[in-house]
Amino acid sequence: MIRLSRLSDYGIVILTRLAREPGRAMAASTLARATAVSTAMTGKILKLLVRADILVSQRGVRGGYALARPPETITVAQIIEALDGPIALTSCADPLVHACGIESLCPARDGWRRINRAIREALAGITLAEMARTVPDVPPPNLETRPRAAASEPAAATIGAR
Amino acid sequence: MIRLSRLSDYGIVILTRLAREPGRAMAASTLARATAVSTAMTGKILKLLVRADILVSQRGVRGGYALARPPETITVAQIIEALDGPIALTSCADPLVHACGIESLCPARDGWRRINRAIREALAGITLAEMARTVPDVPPPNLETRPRAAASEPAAATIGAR
DNA sequence: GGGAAATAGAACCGAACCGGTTCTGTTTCA
DNA sequence: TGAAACAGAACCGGTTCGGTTCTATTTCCC
Ligand code: FES
Ligand code: FES
Repeated sequence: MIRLSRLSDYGIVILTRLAREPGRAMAASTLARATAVSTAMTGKILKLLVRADILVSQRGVRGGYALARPPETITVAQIIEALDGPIALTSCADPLVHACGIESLCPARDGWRRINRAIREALAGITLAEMARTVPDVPPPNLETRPRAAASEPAAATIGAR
Repeated sequence: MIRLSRLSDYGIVILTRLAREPGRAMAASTLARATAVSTAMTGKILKLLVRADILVSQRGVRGGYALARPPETITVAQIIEALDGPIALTSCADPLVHACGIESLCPARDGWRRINRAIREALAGITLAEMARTVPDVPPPNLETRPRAAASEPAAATIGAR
């Protein structure tokens, strides 16, 4: 299973929340509460996103984070790159830092480039704005119809906490 | 960095080698030598690919592995799924096995689907045949031009071995 | 018929990576 | 001046995964 790191996972969730009200700035603690990601993780992620110029921060009391640019111009590829480094499926991706050592006889060599480009383009084709616009047609499902009752799951679960 | 597991990495290399001569069957040891992947790893991978009906095997002396179908009908998505399980970037991918627990308030929810579909389609759009056809225009680069001399790297490196 | 050569399958191990926390420092505002 | 918020780094334990090894089974050839 190709897995996206939790960092990017949570990061996208958080950013999507921010993209709902593009102008508005929110404190890390507020965002943590809004997304149910642990406050520590939230802080870590937000700091990384500021470094990548995806967010801008205001320090001090009444501080907070806001999108640095309109959500239409932020792609998930950029987000993932900010949090997890360059998007490359295999070590053979970047011809510069090529570490596989068998390139001379490797039969797949330039096939890798195809794959990596495909993924990168797919990820670059989705903007934060698209992520944020939820399908409003589908109303929240009637609680009656939900399979297992809420009794079994802890109320107000917080993810990103042991 | 979104990383592809080594299993899939090597698997694609090995399959690409097989796709060069679609009809021909090769022994695991032969393939290992041809791809510079350790024999143990090669065996493990080949067995998994047989289970997924991507390869067919012939046991006993003079045994070996061959593609189960023409390489044009094998996609990298299928290969990765065979070796690493279902392709899903995040835990929120499959609506059935959804484990995140905050779906009710998660702002990104249906954005995930978009992302997962995008990469799945990208991966399903590349066939093994395409991977195998190398670009014959570019001749092997002149050794003179290579930056670091081969002295520093062990000759005939075998990957997948400590 | 027996043995060598090959695949089938499972169990096992160590180590790198990663998710998550914590602590200290700095900025801002009331 | 102190509380509230961000900045940045260090740290730590656990899971996962790459890789190996061992045993069983099948097949061919002598
Ligand atoms: S695996 Fe590195 S060039 Fe093919
Ligand atoms: S993170 Fe699970 S639904 Fe959004």
